[in-house]
Amino acid sequence: MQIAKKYFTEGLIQFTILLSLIGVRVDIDSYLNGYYTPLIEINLGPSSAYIQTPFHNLRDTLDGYSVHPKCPQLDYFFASRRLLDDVRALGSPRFPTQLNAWLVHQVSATDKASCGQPSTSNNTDTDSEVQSPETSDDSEHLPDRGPEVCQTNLQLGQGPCGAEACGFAQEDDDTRNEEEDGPAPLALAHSSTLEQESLLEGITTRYHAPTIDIDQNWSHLLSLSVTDLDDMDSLVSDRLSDLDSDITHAISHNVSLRDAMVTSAGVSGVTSERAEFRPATQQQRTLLESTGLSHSDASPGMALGLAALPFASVCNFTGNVSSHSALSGCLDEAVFDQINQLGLESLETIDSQLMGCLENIDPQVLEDLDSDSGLSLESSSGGPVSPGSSEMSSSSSSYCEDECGAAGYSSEVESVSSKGVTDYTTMWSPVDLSESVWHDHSYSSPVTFPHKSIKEEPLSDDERPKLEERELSRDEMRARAMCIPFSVLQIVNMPVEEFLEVLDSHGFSPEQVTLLRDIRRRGKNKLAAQNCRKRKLDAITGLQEEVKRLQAQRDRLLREKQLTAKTMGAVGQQIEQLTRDVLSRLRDDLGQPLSPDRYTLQCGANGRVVVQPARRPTVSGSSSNKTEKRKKGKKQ
DNA sequence: AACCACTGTCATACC
DNA sequence: CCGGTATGACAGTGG
Repeated sequence: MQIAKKYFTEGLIQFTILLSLIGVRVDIDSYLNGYYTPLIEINLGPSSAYIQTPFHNLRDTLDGYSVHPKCPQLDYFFASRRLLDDVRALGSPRFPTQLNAWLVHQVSATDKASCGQPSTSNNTDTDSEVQSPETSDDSEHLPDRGPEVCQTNLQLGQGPCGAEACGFAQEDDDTRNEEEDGPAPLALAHSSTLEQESLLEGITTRYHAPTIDIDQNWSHLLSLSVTDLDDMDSLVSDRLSDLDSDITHAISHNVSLRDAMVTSAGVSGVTSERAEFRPATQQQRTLLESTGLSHSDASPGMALGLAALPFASVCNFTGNVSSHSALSGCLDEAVFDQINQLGLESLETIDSQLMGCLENIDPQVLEDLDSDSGLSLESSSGGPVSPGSSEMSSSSSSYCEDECGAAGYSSEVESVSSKGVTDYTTMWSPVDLSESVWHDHSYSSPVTFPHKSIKEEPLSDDERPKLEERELSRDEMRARAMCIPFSVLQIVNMPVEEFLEVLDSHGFSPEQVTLLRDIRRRGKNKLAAQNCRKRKLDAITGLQEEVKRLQAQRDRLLREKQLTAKTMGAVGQQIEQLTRDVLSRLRDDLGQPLSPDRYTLQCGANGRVVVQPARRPTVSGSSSNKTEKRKKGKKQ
């Protein structure tokens, strides 16, 4: 996913360059800043080395600004800024890069033919993304999915998308309003020339009625782009002329920079990566061959590759589900959160056809979309704890423990424990466990029953318990095997009096009693260990902070010392100068000015200044006498 | 494969 | 003495 995002941004920049060719200035920087500035602020927090905020918790904050410092999007952000700087440093766009961006639209346009409804569908980006894997081999789903996808893409090209795409600075509220109001007039903030305006007018025109201006502008663009490519010009020109109508369609709805990014994602992903598994359409292959954009030749920034494919798919899905246009849903600030939510809430309402499309996507790819962490989707309620954050660490870990069955701190645990004896089946309901977060590595390992080692009996796939059962803790499985009608939670958290009463009243066998006591002891000790580690981390953190504080204090004191020494030196020189000035104005008995070498000024306690003979000549004289005496003594 | 972080568990000391 | 807590040490697991 990180790779997809990185390439996504690179594609964005490339398309910006492309737009710059035709005079359209796209302030991509503001877009990135608007999206990522909160990241910087968040990143000012504690050391990320100690942060492991559950990523899936943050995905629900669709405002898009709750991204953790450790989130890989930070790297993505810096990469974006780096690329932008590089682009700016270039001064003028590089044509190979522009060609890459152009090819994105070309391929997407060609896919429209495979959609089967050339007159009603304007964009086939999703087609290329979803269908191309099976366009040649699996034509069975194609008729079903094609119209649907095309309809989805129909939403892609309409008003809200374009409006939002052209006004990146607009806030989400504005975007929503536009979406509610339907297609809104485009307000391109950064266009300046008449050519741009005319072009944009053509862009805003629906795909049903592409204007000639668009063709002219794009032809101009093509002439600019292709002329500098000595080895591609003729081939590309031919292909582009053949696909002129498709290009027009692509232009009509791909004016949005965000849309273009999605388009590039899907298309390149299909053509460069998916082609390995499923033959691409003939048109795609032809285009790739003609432009030299083969899988091996594609630049990293262009070839979003396989990782980008599901991203675009997600965009299309979200766009189909919600009232939002797919395009705005793809590329506004919330899109990145939606990416992280692939397969979650929105997928529940996806129609069967799109679900079919989703199922045909490589599961591994979909897994990459889930999260950058290794946690499963169910782990959204909890995750790796943050040692630096005491509250989070305690809460998350305790929650895990609650669900894992060991023990917990929360009130929920207490309420459960207070229930006392409950129904056996309800206590061992796998539902609770399936919803839990499993960070217990040892518990998730193959179950060990009493007196049997884990490694002694490796379970085969058939013998392996169900997922829920397999995720039971070892103590839970032991208790289950011993037919103990209490959960580990209850055993650990019930008061000791109640625990003793249970031991007495239920007629447990000695083995059961031993197991109950062990479960209780282990559960208690597990909590104690967690607390201990938490305290240890807190202590370490506190000590580190104290070290920093003391270092800062030491530096401050050193600076003060240096400043004081400097001030003292200046004051001493000033006093010496004043003394010489005063002595020069005074006269001795002979009417001669007082020599600073023989006299000095002393300030008394009462504030009176008294002239005193300097000790220095005397001391120096005595010392010199002493040295002379020593010399004499040595000579003698 | 080595390393690291996290976690559960055990042993032990202490309250 | 018992139950619980605190903590070092060890091992397992996964990134």
